[in-house]
Amino acid sequence: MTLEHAILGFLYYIPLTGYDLKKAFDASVQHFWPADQSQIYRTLARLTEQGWVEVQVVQQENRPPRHVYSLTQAGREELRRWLTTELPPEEIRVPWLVQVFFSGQLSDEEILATFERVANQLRARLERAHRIPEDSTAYIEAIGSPRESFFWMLTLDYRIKVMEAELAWIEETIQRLQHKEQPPAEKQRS
Amino acid sequence: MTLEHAILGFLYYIPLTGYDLKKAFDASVQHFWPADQSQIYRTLARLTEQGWVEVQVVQQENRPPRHVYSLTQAGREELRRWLTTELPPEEIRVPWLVQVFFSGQLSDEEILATFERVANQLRARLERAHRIPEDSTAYIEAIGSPRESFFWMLTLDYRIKVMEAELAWIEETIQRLQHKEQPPAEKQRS
DNA sequence: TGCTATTATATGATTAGTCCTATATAATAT
DNA sequence: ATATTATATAGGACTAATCATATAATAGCA
Repeated sequence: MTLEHAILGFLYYIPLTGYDLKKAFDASVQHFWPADQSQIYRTLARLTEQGWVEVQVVQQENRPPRHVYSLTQAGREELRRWLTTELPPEEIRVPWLVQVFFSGQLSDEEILATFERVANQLRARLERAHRIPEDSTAYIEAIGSPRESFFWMLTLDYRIKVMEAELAWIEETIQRLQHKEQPPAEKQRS
Repeated sequence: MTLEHAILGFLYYIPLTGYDLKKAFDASVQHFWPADQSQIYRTLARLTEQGWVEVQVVQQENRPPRHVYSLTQAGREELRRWLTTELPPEEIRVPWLVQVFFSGQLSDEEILATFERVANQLRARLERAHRIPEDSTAYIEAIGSPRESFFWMLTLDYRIKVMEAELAWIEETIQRLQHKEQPPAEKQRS
């Protein structure tokens, strides 16, 4: 399970609470592995049962107590094992391609609108990706070494390059559709 | 829900059974929207309750009876509505990027092995994608018009182009790592 | 002769994840 | 003065999907 190991990954740097972990996810891996707050807490409970992490409860004045989780030796070994393991084939699910697949029954204008919507969503996502370094540089430097920062930045570079390729294809396809490369509808159903 | 609407999409062409639908999914949209057999049957039951499809049970000699589903008028309208609707932002989950993100603690050789594994999975997937047209041309032509085939082929073209971009980035990154662009590990933990 | 694949539908159990809500205090913003 | 945000944990309900299994006849293969 990826969330389990992502949590182990963060705890390898430094002990953290569920609350800290949620912020760490949002500031760094959210764009390719978002994590729900309640699921982080439930997963921490499971990791504790499994003996991969251990808790220390720290009381605070006028604040809820912090449950600080840290890696055990077994947790460090499990993390290492997972990091060097071949993962099951990636699951690809692209709902807008389902729209495209069945869009032959729509008018050319409606189909173009679909592609424009997808292009706009992608542009917004790309912009957000470009702003990630500014937003989390401090965070990254506080926790990671230069070597670790390098790989953090690699993941962002990958996502940006792939999204640029996606957007390029979509923009090219919009051109093709505007030049009416698609066969016309034959007869009306519905 | 995407599976619901993908089923409506197939039934728009022609009435089908759950068994037929499973084959249709596997031959066409599986590479961006795989569908589990049991989930198809459960979804058909739900679609019937909702009044978007209706069943006709056809008895056979020495075979289980076929439950043939066809679109109702409400189903046709729902499909059209969904095809022209903006979808919620796509969910991106890339487990191997989580490996890369936390791989600073591994040796350079181990990291290269990670990228090689991902590259090989992608190459296999690309090969399979290239074989899709041969495998399902007959299928596509039997059901769809030239206009519909055009959009079927568009979805495949998209996935191939994106996978090629992914593979290009990964191969480039392997080069960078072989030239030791990554900062070295500072001190050993664990 | 026995094994597997094909046709056809369906249920049970489980998993990974989302969304909503509860609780409680302090600080900040409008 | 009031509302929102930040800090901090956690449970309930639900959803989409997977995996395994059951049933039952026929056809093809080794």
